[in-house]
Amino acid sequence: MARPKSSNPTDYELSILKILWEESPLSVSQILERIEKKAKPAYSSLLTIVRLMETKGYLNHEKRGKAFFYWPILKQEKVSHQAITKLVDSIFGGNPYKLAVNIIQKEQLSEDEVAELKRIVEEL
Amino acid sequence: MARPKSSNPTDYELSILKILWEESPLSVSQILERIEKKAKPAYSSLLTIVRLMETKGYLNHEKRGKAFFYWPILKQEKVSHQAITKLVDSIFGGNPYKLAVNIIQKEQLSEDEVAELKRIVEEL
DNA sequence: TCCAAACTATTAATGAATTAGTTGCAAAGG
DNA sequence: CCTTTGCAACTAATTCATTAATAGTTTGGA
Repeated sequence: MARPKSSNPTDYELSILKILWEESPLSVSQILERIEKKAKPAYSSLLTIVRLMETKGYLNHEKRGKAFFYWPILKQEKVSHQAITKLVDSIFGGNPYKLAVNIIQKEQLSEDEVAELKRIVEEL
Repeated sequence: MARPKSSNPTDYELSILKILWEESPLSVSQILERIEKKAKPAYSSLLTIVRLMETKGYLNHEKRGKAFFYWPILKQEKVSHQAITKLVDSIFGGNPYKLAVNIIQKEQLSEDEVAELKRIVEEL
């Protein structure tokens, strides 16, 4: 009767995962430091999110000194694959090829990138 | 103090847009007919969504006979570009090239698609 | 004209996501 | 010891997305 629980991390959760993929384990204070000034939430807000993420199985923690230190369980590769699948299913009729073509044709790629792409495609 | 309004269509809204991109204008009943049996909501639920989508500027309507007929204002190209940008920004460090490579390497593409891709890349 | 079918409008409820104030506890330092 | 301080836990409020029942209105046919 309400919005369904999303099986993937939300945008906010993703931004926190990104920080932890780069560097972990981190305490809540340390994560807060790494959030850009503009978007910095209250400490307690971040804590709520982080604890929720742990109940969802995205994170794990362990006590070090007086603080809890968190690290990601969810792998970046899995999240990116799911995100691509979702995008492809919802807009590109389930065909990843169409998305690839769209990016190559519509997004601005540098000459170096095009050259590299050429090499990668050749190897398939 | 709460979640920010999303500037893009939600998943549900996107599924309705997809139907209208294929064929429009359609009445609410007609949209309902085109939603797969499993996910079919109550008429009034769909109506609520559709009316909300109009207030968000995604749709427009006009009266024909006794029903309102809706069509999409939001273009598919715009939505797909925004979706790609969002995915790239959140996971691929803002670089579309990385997403393209990821798709080509990690998603299963057929031989025909690879051949076609080769041709497209050559032309850049 | 009047009725029934087909629609639209109104209203409400639920749960997820997000935000943050406040409280309580435990360790560190004097 | 006692106080300060840093952090976790608890609590609560707000907004969006989604769902749907019900009431009201329009239209087209008998």
